[in-house]
Amino acid sequence: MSDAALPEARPDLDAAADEVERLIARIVQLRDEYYENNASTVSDEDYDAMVRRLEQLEEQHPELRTQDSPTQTVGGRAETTMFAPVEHAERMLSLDNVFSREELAAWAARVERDAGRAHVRYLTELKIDGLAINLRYERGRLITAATRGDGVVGEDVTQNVLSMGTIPAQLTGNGHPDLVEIRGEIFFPVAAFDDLNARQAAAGERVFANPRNAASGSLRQKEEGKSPERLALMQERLRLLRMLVHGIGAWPVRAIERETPVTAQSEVYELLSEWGLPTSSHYRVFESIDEVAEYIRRYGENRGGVEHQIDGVVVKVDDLDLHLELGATSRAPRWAIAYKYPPEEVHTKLENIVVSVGRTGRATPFAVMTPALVAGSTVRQATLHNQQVVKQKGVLIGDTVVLRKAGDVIPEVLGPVVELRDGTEREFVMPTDCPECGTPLAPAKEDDIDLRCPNARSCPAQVRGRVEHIGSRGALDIEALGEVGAAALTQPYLPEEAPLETEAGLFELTLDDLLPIRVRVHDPETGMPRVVDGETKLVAPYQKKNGEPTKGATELLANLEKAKTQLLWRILVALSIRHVGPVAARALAAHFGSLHAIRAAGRDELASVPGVGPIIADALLDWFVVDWHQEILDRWAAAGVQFETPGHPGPGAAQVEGGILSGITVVPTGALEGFSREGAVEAILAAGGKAGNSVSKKTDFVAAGPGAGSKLTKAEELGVPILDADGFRRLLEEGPDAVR
DNA sequence: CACCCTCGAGTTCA
DNA sequence: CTCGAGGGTG
Repeated sequence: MSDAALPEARPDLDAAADEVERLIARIVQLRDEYYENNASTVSDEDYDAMVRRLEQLEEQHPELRTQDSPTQTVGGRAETTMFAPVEHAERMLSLDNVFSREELAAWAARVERDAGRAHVRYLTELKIDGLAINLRYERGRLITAATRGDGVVGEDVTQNVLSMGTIPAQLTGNGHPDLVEIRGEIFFPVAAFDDLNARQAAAGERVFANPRNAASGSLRQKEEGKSPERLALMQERLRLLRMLVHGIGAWPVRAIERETPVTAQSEVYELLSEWGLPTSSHYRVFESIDEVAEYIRRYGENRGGVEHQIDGVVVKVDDLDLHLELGATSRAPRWAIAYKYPPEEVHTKLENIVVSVGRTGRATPFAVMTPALVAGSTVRQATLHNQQVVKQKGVLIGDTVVLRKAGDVIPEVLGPVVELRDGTEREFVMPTDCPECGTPLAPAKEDDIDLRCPNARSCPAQVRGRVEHIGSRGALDIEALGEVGAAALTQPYLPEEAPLETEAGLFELTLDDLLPIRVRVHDPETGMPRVVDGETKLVAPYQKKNGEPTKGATELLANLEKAKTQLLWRILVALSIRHVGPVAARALAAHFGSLHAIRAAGRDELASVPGVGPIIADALLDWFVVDWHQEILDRWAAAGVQFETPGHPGPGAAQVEGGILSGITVVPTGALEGFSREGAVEAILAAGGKAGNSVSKKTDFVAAGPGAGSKLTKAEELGVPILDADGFRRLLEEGPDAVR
């Protein structure tokens, strides 16, 4: 179970929330003072600085932005409103926010205490990321539609709201009260958003940053002075807007109870719906706050699928009697709360761009950022791929950048927030030398974008990377040989304690080599070596205090022993030959049956293997002639590593064709019950099929389990048949015709 | 030669 | 997931 959607403690956010609250209070106070006396106790500069600081905090923590923040209500002191002011009959309150399950529980505990009841029923609805609107109906007729403004006075947008075509000018049914205010949210449907921007750009109009801005911009348009074409565009945009209503303002609930049998918030929605107003179908009623929390958690794992952007879930006490009993503070009702999900896109500071060197020597720049919470986890790094991408994205060191998680997993820097630049930012310069060993970087081939460190044999980053790669699941799958183990073996604190100069000695390791190794202790927060009293902290990972070897040490040696008899293709992958990954390695192993045969083969024979072309053939030939590569083979062989597939008939032997899935490509995705990721691939190959990584029109089947993401979507788009775990099992046993 | 598809590599966090 | 680049096809 993942608690990703319900982070437990967020001290930085709490601090920011406090500051935001203080700033808003101060700014509102100064603004009111200014309006009333036309004079102020602070300079314009100080006032502007406060507003800017508030804007900055809201940029960094979009979840703290409220609609009545001074940054959202139109502007500074000298601004005039474009639209006529409308006073709301009843103040439009905002909602208090909670950010965790604990805070939600604390809110509910207070509600239940104040209500004097152990059992309170709650209603949840999706929190629409749009514009709060107040519809004033008198005897069933729409009088005004107004934005929230500062909560007391908003802007009159009645004409534009009527142009939307979905808000009734006259309520249906009868027996409408003399005055009623309906509260709701206007939003721009996400599905139409990209189209809108394309059309806006084509027409030379502004492009919107997000659907929320599009809604706001569309609603605040004025007809005057527009050419017929632009008028048509404006009308079109208004027609795309949608509204969902979620409550009643003026007209006390008691009155509703008197005139209609409405006693709960959920019944209010039925009533509003009967009146012809658009209500959301996404509300639910729960009997306890625990059920609510569980719903929020589950929904958070898979938001979307709704026509509007959501930034959280609103929880309301369902019983209207309790609304009156609980009342409201000056800002927000006590009977409702907004649970805010961590935003999927955040702004954070790009502190630096650092270059790392991988096992192949490729130098990859990556972004080091102020840690930021995005889509449920804290991110501090993201790859920038190469210098060209850095340039394309246009980010400078020191920029505030937009950060998201591609596919909700991989952090990605989208680009800079140019408006927040202050001139201190500097451009990233790709280093000319390897940051790990100082060797000048060079492209492997002319015109290659990627720069590489040519010092493959001794560059510490490359040796460490290769050793780690050998242990990885896709290669020899050696438990206890991961990132930390590889670093300990190749780069311990004292270089003379390093048992490995290159991977050649890996299978010769003994307990005596491991015991003396000591490594620096790294701080998990900063990633820097920990220093206590001026001394670098060290730890011996393979030796206990009493001198005995640790479990890690004995495990490592035992697993190395087992790895010697791994399948040939895995050994090939472990050698880190350029372009030879699991697929090419499998093809080579199946065709040749032994490393000896591969090495004896000429360029043409290598390139004749399906999936292997001239470039991979050359990479193989080039690899074998390097003397220290030869040393790896010799020493591994002497240590007992098996370089052949027992019983293989020899190079070029007719491949056993056939199998039930012969000629069929299957792409596994998500968690298939009864199969590991590897296991599913193996099963497909064993049945004679091809296991794909990406879905295309050449894919015959997608086997999808729970948690499947974009591949499933792609399969649906392309009309590729989708199988669940049972269907997949039948496919493996009975062949494609059984499931088609 | 242009295209589409696939593979390899690097990468993040819990 | 994304980018770059190899392999294969039309």
